[in-house]
Amino acid sequence: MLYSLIKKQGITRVGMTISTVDKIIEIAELQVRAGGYNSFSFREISKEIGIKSASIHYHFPTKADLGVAIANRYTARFEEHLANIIASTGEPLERLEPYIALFSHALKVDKKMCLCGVLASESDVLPEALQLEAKRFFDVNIAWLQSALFPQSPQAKAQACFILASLEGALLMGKVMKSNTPFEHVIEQLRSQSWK
Amino acid sequence: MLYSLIKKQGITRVGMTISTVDKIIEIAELQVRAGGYNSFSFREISKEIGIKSASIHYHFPTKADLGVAIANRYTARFEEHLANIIASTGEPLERLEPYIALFSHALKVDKKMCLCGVLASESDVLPEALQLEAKRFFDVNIAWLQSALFPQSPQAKAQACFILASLEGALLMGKVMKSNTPFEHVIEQLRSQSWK
DNA sequence: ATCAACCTACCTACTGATAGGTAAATTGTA
DNA sequence: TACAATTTACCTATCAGTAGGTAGGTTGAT
Repeated sequence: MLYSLIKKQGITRVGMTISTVDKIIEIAELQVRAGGYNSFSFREISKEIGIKSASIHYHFPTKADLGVAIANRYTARFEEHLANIIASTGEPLERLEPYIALFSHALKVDKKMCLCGVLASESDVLPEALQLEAKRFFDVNIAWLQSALFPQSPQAKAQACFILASLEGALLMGKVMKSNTPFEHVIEQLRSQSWK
Repeated sequence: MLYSLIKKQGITRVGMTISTVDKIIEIAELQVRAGGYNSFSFREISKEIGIKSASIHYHFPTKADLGVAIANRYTARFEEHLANIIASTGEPLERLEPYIALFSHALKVDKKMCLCGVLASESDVLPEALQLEAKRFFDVNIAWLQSALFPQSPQAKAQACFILASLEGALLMGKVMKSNTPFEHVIEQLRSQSWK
């Protein structure tokens, strides 16, 4: 009862058992971020966890269901980080640096693309529910950047799109060029902008 | 004799027969740009052309070979466009607008991602030869932007990365959001930059 | 006794790839 | 010019492997 509550909420701490559902989503996320929706499989995930692929269908009836769950958790975590940035900063423009750090972490620590960046690039062939969930990540980010960084600016939305696009693109370039330099160049340019 | 020469060079005009090889690459490119490397198949291509999938193996022994051919043609065409921009402009900064138009065409006419943008985002799971070919697209673009737009600037490379990243990211956003607005916002910001 | 969370044992559909064959075009030689 | 040798561009048939998905059985905790 308590256990299942913990599992439903997905709470995991050091020493605490990670639920199968969380393991499935975690491994699936890494696989999607490495190679896209079509390159992750129930069999591959089941091997890494040590259960059978049929058992994954118990938790996620279809691949699309699991795909949506991955994107949903990813965006939810991102939203937590965004809220933390608001809570720990004063000046709006102070928030650019910790925002950049979220993407920097993906490239340098995870060494993976942004999940929704990958999904966006192959949007055409995704199940519709997953397309919508991927889109939501961008909606959330644009809305946050607008209000958190440029609350007064008439070009807030354009600037928000500009920042998000350049960071997603920078990840993309960093991955394929196997170098952090392009990403560094991009954030250097973002920092030196005269935002108004 | 003349015919095989035409085919080898891949020259195609109105009323001229398009070689099977060109048809294969053309259809494959569209499929990759829609859903990535793992979402195109020999069978799907063969159906659309009206030949058997085994026949595609005659022209391209492995899927990786075809993948490289697609990326190679894509970058070659891009390089032609880049050369045309140089030829038809005087001032370096005049070249930004026609460069943007190359990406605008992908989103608004093709309604597809940049081929190498898709490949970059799933770089980790690609055959190595294809990874390198995708990387080359970015090397070519960065080098061109540096010398064609900012021949004198000490931050030429950073600015080149910035432009390319923001345009790739803008395509990505345009696709998933099913809207041209994010792309428009990005190029509006690019235009209003005070490049030095 | 119930029920969540697995399991075994399948299925169908599709993947890239290979073997072996063929008609037609091309090429080299006499 | 004639003809044999070779090449091109396909074909049919089949392979092993993998994909997502399902029906029904087992296990273990409440």
